[in-house]
Amino acid sequence: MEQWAGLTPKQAIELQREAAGQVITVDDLPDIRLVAGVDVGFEGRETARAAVVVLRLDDLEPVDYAIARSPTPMPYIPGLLSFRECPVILKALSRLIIKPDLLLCDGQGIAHPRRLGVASHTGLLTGLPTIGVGKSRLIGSHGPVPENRGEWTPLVDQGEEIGAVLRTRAGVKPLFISPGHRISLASAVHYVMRCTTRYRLPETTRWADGVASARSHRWLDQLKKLPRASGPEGCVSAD
DNA sequence: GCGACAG
DNA sequence: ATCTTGTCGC
Repeated sequence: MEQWAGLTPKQAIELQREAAGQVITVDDLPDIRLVAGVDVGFEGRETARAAVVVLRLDDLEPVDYAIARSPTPMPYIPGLLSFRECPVILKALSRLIIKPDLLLCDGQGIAHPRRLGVASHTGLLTGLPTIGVGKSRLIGSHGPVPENRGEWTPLVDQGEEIGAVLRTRAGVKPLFISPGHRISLASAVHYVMRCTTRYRLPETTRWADGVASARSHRWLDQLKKLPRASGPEGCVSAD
């Protein structure tokens, strides 16, 4: 995977075509008790930073988190996002003391030109069930999105239902949900709704965002109480 | 050739 | 993604 550095777009696309065949889009889920959200940010264009937070599905309270940094593999190219973000995502996931049963990723799952968005790729690389939660569309077309929270309309590409345009909150832009790996579209929508409260984004990604940009305090104060050795910066071992 | 284009 | 203040609306 570190061999991804220096990969040409053409080679990356070929790898996607080969790997896409291994993605599972039917439910192959364990008993889901812990869900996690991951977010990737950049510090300049040199360094990529990933933050993962594990929440109890029960009450959506955090039980663990981790942060990791690593060199940015390649620039952002639509369709090749996973090659830029997966390395640092895997690094952060490996640092978790408590592993999640399901992972929600920013971006698309199979709602991708070659059916291998960052969520699907992360699922294949880790073996974890994953869901793609995109804030905007990459590909596919869809009709009007229902107004009520929890309602959705299918996202279609070449006659194939690749995702759902979901209204997680009335009056605001919908989310683009798609199976990442080891989960069906119906279940993906179900779990995204279970992780969503009063905001547009699910709590998993809201926590990951908050931890990634350690500006606010609500996030950090809660995290200090977790069974980690030290505070936010403390979970970042020698990078 | 002309747009579209996750984060 | 990132650069950034105030501001419109429920």
